[in-house]
Amino acid sequence: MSVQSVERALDVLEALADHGGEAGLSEIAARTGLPYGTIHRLLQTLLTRGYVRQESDRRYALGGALVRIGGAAERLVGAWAEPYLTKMVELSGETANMAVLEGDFVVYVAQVPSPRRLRMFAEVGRRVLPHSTAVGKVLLAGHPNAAAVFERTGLPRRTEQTITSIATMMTELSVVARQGYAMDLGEEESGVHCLAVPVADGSRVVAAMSVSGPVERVSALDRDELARGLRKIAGDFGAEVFGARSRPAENVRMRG
Amino acid sequence: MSVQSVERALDVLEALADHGGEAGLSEIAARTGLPYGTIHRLLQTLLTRGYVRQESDRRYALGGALVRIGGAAERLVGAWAEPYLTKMVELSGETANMAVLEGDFVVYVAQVPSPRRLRMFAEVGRRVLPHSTAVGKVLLAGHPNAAAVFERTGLPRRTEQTITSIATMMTELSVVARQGYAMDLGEEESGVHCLAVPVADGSRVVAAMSVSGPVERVSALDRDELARGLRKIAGDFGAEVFGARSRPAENVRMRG
DNA sequence: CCACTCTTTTCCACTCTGCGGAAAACTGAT
DNA sequence: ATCAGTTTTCCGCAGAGTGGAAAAGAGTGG
Repeated sequence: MSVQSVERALDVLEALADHGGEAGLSEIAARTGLPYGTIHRLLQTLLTRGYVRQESDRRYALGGALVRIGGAAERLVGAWAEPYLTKMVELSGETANMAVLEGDFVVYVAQVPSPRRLRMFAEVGRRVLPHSTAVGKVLLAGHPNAAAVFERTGLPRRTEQTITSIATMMTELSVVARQGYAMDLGEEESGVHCLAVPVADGSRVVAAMSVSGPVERVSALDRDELARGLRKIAGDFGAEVFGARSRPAENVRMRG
Repeated sequence: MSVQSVERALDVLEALADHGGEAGLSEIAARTGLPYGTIHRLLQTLLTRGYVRQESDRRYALGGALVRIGGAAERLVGAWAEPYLTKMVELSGETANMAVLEGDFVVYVAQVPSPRRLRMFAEVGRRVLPHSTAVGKVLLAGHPNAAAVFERTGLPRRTEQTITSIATMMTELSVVARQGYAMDLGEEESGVHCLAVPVADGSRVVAAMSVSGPVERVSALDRDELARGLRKIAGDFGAEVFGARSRPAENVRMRG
């Protein structure tokens, strides 16, 4: 049995979020179907706690307490990813990573290393330019400001394979957007191949997951089959973290 | 009259946030004083909506829905700052900006221009290196990884005044931390002075606010008095956005 | 300045939701 | 198997939360 008032308060917050972060009481009523008095009472409670603010025109907006508590939750995402990265290691035999965009850089936020003695390693916290990594290509494919990022950072050559032309890179990104995964064929590090897939919150790509290892081993894998498997795992992860949305859903209990 | 169940659900979320993002039910009980049954019922509601997750060891953690809704709130912070930046323009006569750290860069997220014909302008969205800006110094003063940032970015000379030595910069940052404001004395742009102060969420500096203008005008102002005034305004802003915390507080209604 | 319309806020009688203590179940250690 | 600590479930009850209606507020046009 759930707590109705809490469900309703979350409905109100999500109505605000869906309305660009700000709405009038009657707009919230339209989205939630709740009576004005009920909405008003819930909003007053959220107001006093800083989760909602009221503008000078009496409209309501999401509040600063959400920024703080959202930041606290964000710092946990890497830890949540580990069981899924473990599955990727099991599937491919290679080291699995998760990365996010931080400004113009790719930052590795989680990793599960391959059990093999010869393995790729990229320390968590490491930041690299996006152009020469598979995760970087995934994060920028479909990104409205991808060209601007490349204009700012340039595409410095890392290996003989590195793509150094913005035009070639934009073509590459449209391929990535179409096929749903990106490859790094020795572009960041000679002799290392990498395949990366998106982690999405709805239609927004919020992270990328990848597997990487020596070219001989990675190129021996069936690329499309590997991509399908990795996409499935990344999709499950995205659904677990972001999937619950205004409807009760069975939450997968993570097992150690 | 507030909604008790909603207050309690927020208490539970904040107890999790204060406990590193993750806690057992009895730890939440210790922090909130609520009965186990009550906490459990509230957690189940938050669980089904994705605002909380349960780990394999039955402990609870903040959930992905907070990441999403926190991000939605974060996109509004710049708009909230404008009335305070307006006050800073009124106080100083100069253009006022707010900036945040995004990776190794300073990004301007809000601005209110000076009414004068001769005025500073930095377009919202512009990203600059932190070493040669007052806001950058504020954001990195006291930051545990400040030296690492400078090692990555370097301190390229922008003007004759730019600080280009990491050692000198670290000394400068300790002065900034002590006096509570930073100056840019023509370091980013010749002939332009800038004074910046922190916006804090508790002890965390989350943004910086500044005023900047031609050296003749800015240096004619009483620096300490200006800093005091700007700190007061930035403090009010921080208190408004982040201040409400587990206790009902009068929320300042912003006026157009 | 007034009337109108739409929106937000307040009120209050009522009912059913949320409460919390106790019991049951679970988990890890011995 | 037992124990201790923790989490989950149950259920009678009372007061918290409800929602319709009225009051109040704000913006607009004449």
